[in-house]
Amino acid sequence: MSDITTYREVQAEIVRRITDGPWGPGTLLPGEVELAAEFGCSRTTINRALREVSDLGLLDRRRKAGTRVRMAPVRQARFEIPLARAEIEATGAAYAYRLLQRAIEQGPDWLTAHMGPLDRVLHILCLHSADGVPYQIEDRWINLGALPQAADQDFAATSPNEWLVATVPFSQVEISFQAVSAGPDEVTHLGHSPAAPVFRVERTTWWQGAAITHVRLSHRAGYRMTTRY
Amino acid sequence: MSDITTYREVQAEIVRRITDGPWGPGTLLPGEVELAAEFGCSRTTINRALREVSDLGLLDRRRKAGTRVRMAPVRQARFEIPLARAEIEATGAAYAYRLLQRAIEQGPDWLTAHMGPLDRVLHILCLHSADGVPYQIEDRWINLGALPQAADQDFAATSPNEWLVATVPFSQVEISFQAVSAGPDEVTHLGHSPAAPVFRVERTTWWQGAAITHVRLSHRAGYRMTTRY
DNA sequence: CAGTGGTCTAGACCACAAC
DNA sequence: TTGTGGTCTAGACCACTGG
Repeated sequence: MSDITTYREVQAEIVRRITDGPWGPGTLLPGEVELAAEFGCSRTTINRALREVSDLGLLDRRRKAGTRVRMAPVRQARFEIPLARAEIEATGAAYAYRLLQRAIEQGPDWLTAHMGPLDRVLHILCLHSADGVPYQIEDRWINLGALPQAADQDFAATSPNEWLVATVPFSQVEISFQAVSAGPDEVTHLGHSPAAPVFRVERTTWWQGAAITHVRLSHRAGYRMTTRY
Repeated sequence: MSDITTYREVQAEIVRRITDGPWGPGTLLPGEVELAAEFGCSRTTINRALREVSDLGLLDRRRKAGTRVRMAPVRQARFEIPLARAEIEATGAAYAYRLLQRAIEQGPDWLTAHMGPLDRVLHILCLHSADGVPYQIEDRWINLGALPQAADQDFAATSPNEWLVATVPFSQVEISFQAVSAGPDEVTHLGHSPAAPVFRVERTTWWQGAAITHVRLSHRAGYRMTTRY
């Protein structure tokens, strides 16, 4: 009974015991009731502390089996994916948007492979700039079967990214990052030299089982995506 | 009073009202007490539901000010950063590790700029392979001032990454992703052609205010880091 | 089948910040 | 100053799952 009563204090003590204390990898922790007695607080408090430490990736909790210290902690990082406008304006630079291309197409094969069967697709190519310097290319496909009202937007002044954020909810998202060589679009519009490394983010969004949109964001040279925690 | 009693049901209803219902961006939500009365559940349940929706990035909660729908939802993604071994073995391939270089050095300037003042630094270069094919280069610096016992490890059989995961806790981490051109190490050890795009992860770890280690992970060609949520 | 975590409740006090 | 979310409590029932 040590009168550690807030869930944050409990949390800190749990983490301490795991990281440099007696609870090495694989240890089975005492049950919640027992810990509540030890710390002199309610089971609810212990539960919240353990739940959050579990969310951090340090613990594995299962009914009946109990709470166990993970053999290898799951290392995870959380990134905020900002709108280009917000990212640019946050640096104090002037944001500009330009539509490069807009067409209604059949989805190419690689896209249907990714999004599922598609009929008509709105294909948009546009550019985000910071103080006049090209910053990011947005290459986007919108499934008109799932989102017909997109066809009425001309996207001359507003980027599809912003319009979609304001218009469409999302139930599932897949994001991937990779390094690729600059292609014709990056050379022409971002000013990359051919075959320069490009940081590319791809995101596909589903709503109620239907694929809504897929986007490729190609970043300016030297771009870094960073997070701390 | 609608007898939505579990926090998950409340959560789903809240999200529904935000995404395609009456609670557009900027809306001030009713207080927790009022919502509890409406849903016919306890305030605790409402609180948990709102807290989690807030963690999703859809709500902004402040004491006295109340709960408000964010104007632009914060889009965030969570990535698991796996050990190379786990990542490779998960594909069914045979994992192999090879130490390429091990030396005690003065920290280069860019490193001290990043980690703070350094005295002696253990510098390790090693390679992770899948079925004999180079998969990832680990280029690591360990601050011997903060972690002297690292000097006793030869890292001939175990990668510094795995040793550190098992040995060192961390209090703060910075991770960044970027695309770079292949350098001599990537050409020699990963088999990249010169100037090929390389996906690079950099991670710096602190413990109790002291920088412990910094690592650059360079991935094989075509590598993607993906997450769904 | 029994033990563990998962969750809900009703009530209470507190801390912060907007007014 | 005062309203709002933040948190704790004691107790209860439930759901999952390991033995």
